[in-house]
Amino acid sequence: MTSATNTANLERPLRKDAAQHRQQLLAAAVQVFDEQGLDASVTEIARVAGVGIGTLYRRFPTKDALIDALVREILGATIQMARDAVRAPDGTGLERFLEASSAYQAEHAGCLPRLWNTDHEMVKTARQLIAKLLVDAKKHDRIRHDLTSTDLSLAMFSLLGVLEATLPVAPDAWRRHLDLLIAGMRPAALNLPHRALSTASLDKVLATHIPTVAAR
Amino acid sequence: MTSATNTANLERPLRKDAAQHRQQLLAAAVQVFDEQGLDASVTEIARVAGVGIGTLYRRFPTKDALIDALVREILGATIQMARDAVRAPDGTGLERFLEASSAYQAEHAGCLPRLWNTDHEMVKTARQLIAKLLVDAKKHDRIRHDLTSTDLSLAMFSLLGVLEATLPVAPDAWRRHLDLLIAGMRPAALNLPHRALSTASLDKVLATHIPTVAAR
DNA sequence: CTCTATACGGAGAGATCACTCCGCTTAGAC
DNA sequence: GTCTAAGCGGAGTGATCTCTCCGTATAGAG
Repeated sequence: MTSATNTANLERPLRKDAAQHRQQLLAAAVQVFDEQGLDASVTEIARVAGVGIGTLYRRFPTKDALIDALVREILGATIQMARDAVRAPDGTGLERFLEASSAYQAEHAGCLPRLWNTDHEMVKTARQLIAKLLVDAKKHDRIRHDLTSTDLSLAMFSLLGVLEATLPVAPDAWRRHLDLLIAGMRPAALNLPHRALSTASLDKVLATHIPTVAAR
Repeated sequence: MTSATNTANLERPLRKDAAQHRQQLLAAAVQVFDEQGLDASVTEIARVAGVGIGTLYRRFPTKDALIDALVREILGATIQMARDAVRAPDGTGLERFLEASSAYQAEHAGCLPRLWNTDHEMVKTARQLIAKLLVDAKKHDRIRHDLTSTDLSLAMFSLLGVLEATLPVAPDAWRRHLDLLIAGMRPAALNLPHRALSTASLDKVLATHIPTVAAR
């Protein structure tokens, strides 16, 4: 499964012009998906990038592959933010991470529906780091002890819902919603009434979530 | 704007067979949109309903009109649940409503992305009722006083995000997330750090939210 | 400068979709 | 039973999308 056409693989270095076109295409895709959603046509992306469709398809064998490359970029940045947050000494890492990653996602909203959808190793890595952040936050009593890491996954879907709805008009509205979520995560006398989602179920959720483009 | 082809208008009573086909089409649409999302083809809906495409298009002049009819059904039910909740005497109306309407939406998930998107009178009505529920809940000190009704709108987008992600695999996961949201809504010493969305902005959000199908 | 592997553009193939049109059928009033 | 307004089915239209193919252009090694 460690296939080709991924990120900056060292399979064979691209010719200089080709490498530049690749970057132009990625940038154009971010912009176009952001403005029009994942249903935007590849023709439009090529136009914005200033290259032909043929060029796009040599670089990314399929529209999905292009989206996938973008998703990898976002996941990579997210993982980096989680790593940084782990180093926070006072148990605030989780909160910092949620704020930072949401802010980043707000600026790369185009392909968010696909973010957690794929079976990348990266998703697992991200989830493990987030779980670590949660443990640490509990240790410092900043987060209620009956909160699970699956709850955090749900919280990210939740933020995604808010982002998708509000982003074009109120680009900061998600911050207020995150306030509310974190308020709910604080330690409290009463436990949350319902049982948390099992990690097995969550795995299935992530494997299923929104086919949108895939089914063509 | 009080146009034709709406719900059970009394413009001219439909012929008996036609009325029945209309119901079959609505039921089929619920099922198909639920399984395949709003991108499902109208041909498929007609097939499931057991009628021809022509029949579908005489009853609903456009795919959008069909979706709209479904949205009206959901909104109607939602408004009814809000009305019921207003009658709760102990300030628990808001919580009851959130639980009941989410449960209902979980069973009509197909066209949720369009739920709050349209400019119906019904949306305004629903929002007014929800605002009333909020006031009442604050009066009984069940909900923090710095929570606004726009926060509740964000919470509904949030639930929608969770529903869309989890529904097929974990049909009850939203309950746990609602627990978390409500925990955050409870009175607390500290105010939420960020300012709430203004109602004017929220209006724009609702007017913009996800074109998905409209733009064809 | 030469030469070739690599890259480029974009017309067009093939699918799929929403929607229309029209000849046939039928509910239901009389 | 008759008659007709209302309803029906589904082939066909035109738009749009992803992806392919191939003649042309060029980077860059020798």
